Amino acid sequence: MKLSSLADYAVVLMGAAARHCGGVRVSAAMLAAETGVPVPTAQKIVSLLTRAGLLRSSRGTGGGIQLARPAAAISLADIVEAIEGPIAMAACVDAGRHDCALEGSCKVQPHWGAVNGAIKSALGQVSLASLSHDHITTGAPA
Amino acid sequence: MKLSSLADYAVVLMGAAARHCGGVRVSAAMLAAETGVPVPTAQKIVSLLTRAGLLRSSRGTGGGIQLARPAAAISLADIVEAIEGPIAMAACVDAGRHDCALEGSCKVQPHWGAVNGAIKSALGQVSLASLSHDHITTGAPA
DNA sequence: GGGCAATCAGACCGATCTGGTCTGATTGGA
DNA sequence: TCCAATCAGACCAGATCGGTCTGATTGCCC
Ligand code: SF4
Ligand code: SF4
Repeated sequence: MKLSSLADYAVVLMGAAARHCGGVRVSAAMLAAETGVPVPTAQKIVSLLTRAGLLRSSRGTGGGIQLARPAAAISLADIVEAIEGPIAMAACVDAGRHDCALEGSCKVQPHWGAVNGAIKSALGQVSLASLSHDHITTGAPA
Repeated sequence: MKLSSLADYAVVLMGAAARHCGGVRVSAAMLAAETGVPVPTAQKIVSLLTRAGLLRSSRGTGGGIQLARPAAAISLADIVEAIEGPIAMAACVDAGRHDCALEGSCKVQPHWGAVNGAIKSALGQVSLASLSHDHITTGAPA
């Protein structure tokens, strides 16, 4: 029940990128130096984020990355899903996935849907824009 | 962003145990046979749950386990924390834990508290009693 | 009172995944 | 044309998880 370090760093990097949104493209190395994340790790995260469609990247000299969407349209859920894959607490919430041998006899299976939806919603209501504010915006339901 | 199989199985086992609440003590093997979880794994989970104080166990012939508290007083958060440790999305939400090198310069750190609380709350509002019902009770906020 | 069977409890090991580093492909500028 | 800068993907060590096994403890039965 904890998200991976990669995902955590991804949030930090995206937050830093959001502050440079109006400016020019920034390189992954710049973001790494700004946040303290190791440079190679930052490159890998940027790669994943770009592949997921959250960032727009340009290679070559003077290249860099920038947000593919406005900061207000990117949520924590998007970032987490980009790094860790779909948000699915149990193995049976994702339709089409049937990796659990207990399906059919499992009594709690139908309940996971609601719980999973609640968590996904909690993460979806926190946008990058709210992360840029210094004060705490209770973007998530209490 | 997914919980471990052990925690998932723990929820299933606790749900099965809750149905036997009014009866006699049940053995871990019985619950395993009833749910389909491998027997040794079920024993391990029962062990962890007992150590966490969610179950009351008795050794010896005729021994077994029973809920330490009413089913309505046990939530998903309790079970998950018993298996996976404290619910802390990032490394900096738990007061006293300072394992992250980015603390101090990290801009998103103060926001994790609200998110973490929201998720913990979502899991805390689902009780074992609601899991025993067949119909879906939206015990979690939409 | 002694032996036995049943049960929980903890230690051990293999497998999977994560986290991190490295090298290569690509692009723009000098 | 060459070079420097940057992203992109492959590679490997470490940690954690999942599962199995054996041992300690208790109550029952003889
Ligand atoms: S079927 Fe039951 S045990 Fe299997 S993943 Fe779903 S909730 Fe968990
Ligand atoms: S300080 Fe920042 S990077 Fe470190 S755990 Fe907290 S949120 Fe994540």
